[in-house]
Amino acid sequence: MPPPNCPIRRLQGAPTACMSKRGYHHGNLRQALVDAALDLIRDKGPTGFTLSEAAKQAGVTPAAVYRHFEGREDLIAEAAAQGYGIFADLMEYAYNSGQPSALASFEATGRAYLAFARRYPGHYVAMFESGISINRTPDLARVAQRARGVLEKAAGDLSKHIPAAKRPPPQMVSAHIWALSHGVVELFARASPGTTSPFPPEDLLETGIGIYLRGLGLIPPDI
Amino acid sequence: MPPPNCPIRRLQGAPTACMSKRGYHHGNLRQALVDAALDLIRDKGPTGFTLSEAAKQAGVTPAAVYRHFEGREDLIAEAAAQGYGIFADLMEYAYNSGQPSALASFEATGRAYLAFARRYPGHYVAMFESGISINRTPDLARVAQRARGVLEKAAGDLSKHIPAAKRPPPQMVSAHIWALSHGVVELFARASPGTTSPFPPEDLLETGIGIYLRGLGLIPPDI
DNA sequence: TGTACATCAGTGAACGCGCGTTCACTGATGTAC
DNA sequence: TGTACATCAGTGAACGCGCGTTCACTGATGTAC
Repeated sequence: MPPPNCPIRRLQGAPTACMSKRGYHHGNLRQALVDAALDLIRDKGPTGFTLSEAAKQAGVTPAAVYRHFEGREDLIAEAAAQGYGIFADLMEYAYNSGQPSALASFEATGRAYLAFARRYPGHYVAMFESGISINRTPDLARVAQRARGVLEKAAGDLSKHIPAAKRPPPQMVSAHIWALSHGVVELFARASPGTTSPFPPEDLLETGIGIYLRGLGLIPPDI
Repeated sequence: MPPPNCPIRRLQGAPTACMSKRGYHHGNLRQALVDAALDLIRDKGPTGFTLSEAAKQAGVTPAAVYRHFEGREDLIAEAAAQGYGIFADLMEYAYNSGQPSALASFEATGRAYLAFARRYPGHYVAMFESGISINRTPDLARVAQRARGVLEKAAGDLSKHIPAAKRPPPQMVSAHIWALSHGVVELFARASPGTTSPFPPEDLLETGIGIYLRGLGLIPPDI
């Protein structure tokens, strides 16, 4: 493909027309590589993902990747970081949508967790199953902390409605919900184990959180 | 190493002295390979595991593996199957140790889940993170179903103590506990994410299940 | 407006590597006589 | 007890493959004049 390689690149996923972004040959190769990586991670798991294939999917030689990333790991880390960013935004939006009710905010963040896992499966896997350490870069640590912070804030608000004597630490409440949500996603929201889920994951999470909140005395026992 | 390769093998992990098991050159290569695979899966994750390295660790040529397994996947599947067997045994033992109290049995199975993940990390990863389908072989499906059955039985016993009107299906209760346990293991019982867990995983699971059971009305609200 | 130049994103060939798998073989084992 | 033989667990060499990474290069781009 010697002379006109531009149309080919456009076909293979460059988000805009050729040279739309000024100063770049490809358009925006950096983001195109992240997007390709996310698709591959979603489809083949973090271990099935290869730098070479991501480059190919972006219409580019593997060597070109090194103009934008230090290597394979660095590309995965960027995908995870973008995921944490979206995740934190989503959680924040859910939190705000439930205000001023602490209970509504908390339930909304729980639902947002599952919604994120569903809508951004590539990001989710890159974040939680790729083995990337959250402390890999300060940038990644910061954005991950922001996501965790939203859930902890929601749990903190909620705690104020519990008599101080029987109130668990807010961090513990958020850890419980995070664990329950993650478990539901891993075990029941993926088709991978080959088993069919006995219930829709959304229902499972909704009822699980409901029973848990009843246990905290935040929902009347007979509803 | 032409003439005496026997001592070498003993060093590299043959469980007993040379030729202790009659009829085998190695001793018991099949199990030695499974053990090596479990070690590697524990240390490097399911994707870092290679057939060649498992063979090497067992003191044997990669080609020898094919005398006992169909290939790499088959070896992982056997490791997972052995894990499900141990897991089911442990859960059953925990269930029985709590009898005749349905509540004690249920709580014991929850604790057994975490204990298994701690004591058999290689098996745990092979079972839940290797991507092996549970329906890969009838044998694997059966032993996995046995493990799931114990938890569902414990949940079923418990359900009988809840007024029928507000009683969730036992399968849902067991799914909640399975998800919570799995989430705690994945997020807080592994060092991998680089974060330090805010609470000991055992406490997290114990309190989480406690609050949940209170929500089901099975524990008085003020304890 | 047109020309000369510096930049640097992407090329393409090459590398060494370890992987999973195959194959004809070898030699220690247990068995039959 | 000793010898001849069949079995089959493990060998070692070879395969084709795709991987991540490197390197000198090229040629389209934006800029200075």
